Amino acid sequence: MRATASVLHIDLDAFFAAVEQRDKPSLRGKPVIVGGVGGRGVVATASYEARSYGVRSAMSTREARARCPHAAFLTGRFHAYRETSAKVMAVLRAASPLVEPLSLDEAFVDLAQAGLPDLEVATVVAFGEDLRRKVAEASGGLTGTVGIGSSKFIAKVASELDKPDGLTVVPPGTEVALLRPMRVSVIPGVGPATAERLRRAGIHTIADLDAVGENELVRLLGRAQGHGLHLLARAQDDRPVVADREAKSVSSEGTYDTDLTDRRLMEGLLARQAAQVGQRLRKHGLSGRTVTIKVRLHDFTTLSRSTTLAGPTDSGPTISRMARMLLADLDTSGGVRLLGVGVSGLADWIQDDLFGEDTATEDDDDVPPPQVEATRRPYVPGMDVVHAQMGPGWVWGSGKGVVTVRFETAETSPGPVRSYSIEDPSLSPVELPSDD
DNA sequence: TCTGGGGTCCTAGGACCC
DNA sequence: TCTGGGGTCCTAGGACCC
Repeated sequence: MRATASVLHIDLDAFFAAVEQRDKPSLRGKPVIVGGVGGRGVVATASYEARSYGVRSAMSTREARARCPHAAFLTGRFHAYRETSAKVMAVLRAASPLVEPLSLDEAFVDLAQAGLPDLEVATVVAFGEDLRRKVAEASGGLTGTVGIGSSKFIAKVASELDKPDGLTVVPPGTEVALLRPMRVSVIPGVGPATAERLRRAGIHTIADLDAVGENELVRLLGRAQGHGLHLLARAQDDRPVVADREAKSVSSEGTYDTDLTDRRLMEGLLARQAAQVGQRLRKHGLSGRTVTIKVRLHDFTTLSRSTTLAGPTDSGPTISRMARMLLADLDTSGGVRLLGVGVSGLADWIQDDLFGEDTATEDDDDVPPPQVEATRRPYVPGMDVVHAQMGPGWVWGSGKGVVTVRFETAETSPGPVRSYSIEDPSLSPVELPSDD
């Protein structure tokens, strides 16, 4: 917790629905519901007009139709949302260099980096109001709600207090008094399951949370969450605003209107998802070693199976092959409502450190320590490295001299062989010897 | 015909290594 | 001749967020 109210949280109001109303004037002032329109769809965002009928995010579209039959039901236009989000984030980044997006419609802004003359309450409020004006201007009239406080937690809680189109600042020193009467569920990270556990222990408010000891919370909820909640109950939160957080996984999944029973069809759907995951990995210059499939059965039981490759891949056919293998181990005879595939353990060959750590330790006396660390992984778009060799032994990104790499995909086996100079920071090919 | 899709983080057990 | 801990990696599942 800082001594000043210098963390700002902004949340765009009913974002997806607001973009639709912006782009289609006939929808303005009317209930608009964006989400899945199929038999198993859920609501992503409801406009405030729709919320007055009791429609909420994550509600099934079926129920939303029952509550508000005359609403406009729309599937998302994510291109438009991403485009608008980018404009808003640009406004935030122009206001402060330190911006942490949480999603398309939410971000933290560090005001300590914004070059303000001071961080008095009046100053940050004026800044927040100005920011809201600029966001509306850049987004074609979208409103956002702002919260400002001495930590991420307080800023986020504050932004919930005056929705929509509002601003709340929590003056430093008043945090604990604000929090104490609030229900535990206002804390981000306390969802239905945690709230229920706490309720059973007689803990309803943040004051209750503060009254039980840290040991008791750890016993109830586990080490990380128990410790975290103990701190938050006292408004103790030192988490920094972090720009440019890197992706940890990429995935694609789908829920089908009728349960799947045909394995060939499932494999085909997985192949399509794998291709999409590969495409998105390549687009962002990423590849990953762990392939995971997700299978939701007819009774909503959710299974996952994963496997880790020797080297990273961004190839759709490879991901698909692994996914098919993982699916083969599962009994899907009762029917499958959801299938998905993802890649994690992401490596990144565009922004690797110039020189990695020397990994040799005193116990590693049988292997000579690497002298040079490669700066990027050898890369051919859509292909896997299946073998990399340098000098006397196998090498992966470290060593000295020239490394020979064989690539392949599912269809192209063996693929091209290329040699790279490992001192060359770009890892560009230096020659193309014949395959062996 | 209750219950999306894209993510993040945590836990727990087993393998394996020193 | 019975028995260590610590660390890391991997897998599966679950809670949670927007």
